[in-house]
Amino acid sequence: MNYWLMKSEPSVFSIDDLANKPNQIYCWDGVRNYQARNMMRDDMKNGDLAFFYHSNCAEPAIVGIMQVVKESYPDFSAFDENDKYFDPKSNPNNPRWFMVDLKFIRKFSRPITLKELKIVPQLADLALVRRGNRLSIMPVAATQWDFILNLETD
DNA sequence: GCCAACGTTGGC
DNA sequence: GCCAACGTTGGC
Repeated sequence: MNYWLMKSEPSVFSIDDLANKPNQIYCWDGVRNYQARNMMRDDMKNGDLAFFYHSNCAEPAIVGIMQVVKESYPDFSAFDENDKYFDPKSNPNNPRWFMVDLKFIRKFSRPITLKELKIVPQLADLALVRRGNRLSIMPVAATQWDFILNLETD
């Protein structure tokens, strides 16, 4: 089992959008970064858990948990020229971009803020708090995962 | 293959 | 809105 962190701008898609339709399956389309793509395509497995992170907003924070329910397949939003994620260099015969499907697991009782994550020494190696990190998908070590979960009830 | 210009991300 | 830190593009 692997653990992940996935960013979303809450003004576009938030944890409440997830929580309001708890049984819906979501395809994580629109990833257009090779490192993030490679992790989704090669390493994300059914049953893996992912933190849902609010980025580019007033209070950047981890706000809940999702689970991978379908492993990688071509991101068809890249094929549709009317889609905002259209990429003419990707096509069904040779797809460049991939996505996974996810479902809602739970919303945290409180946001675990970036500010809070930055000050704990145990998370110094978490990619999220490393300088200049802009990856929209990143791995989380099991020890980091457990530590962050414990922060929720501190 | 180098690298300047440009575009994007995302915290603040 | 600012800007640092990237990633991408394209001329050479």
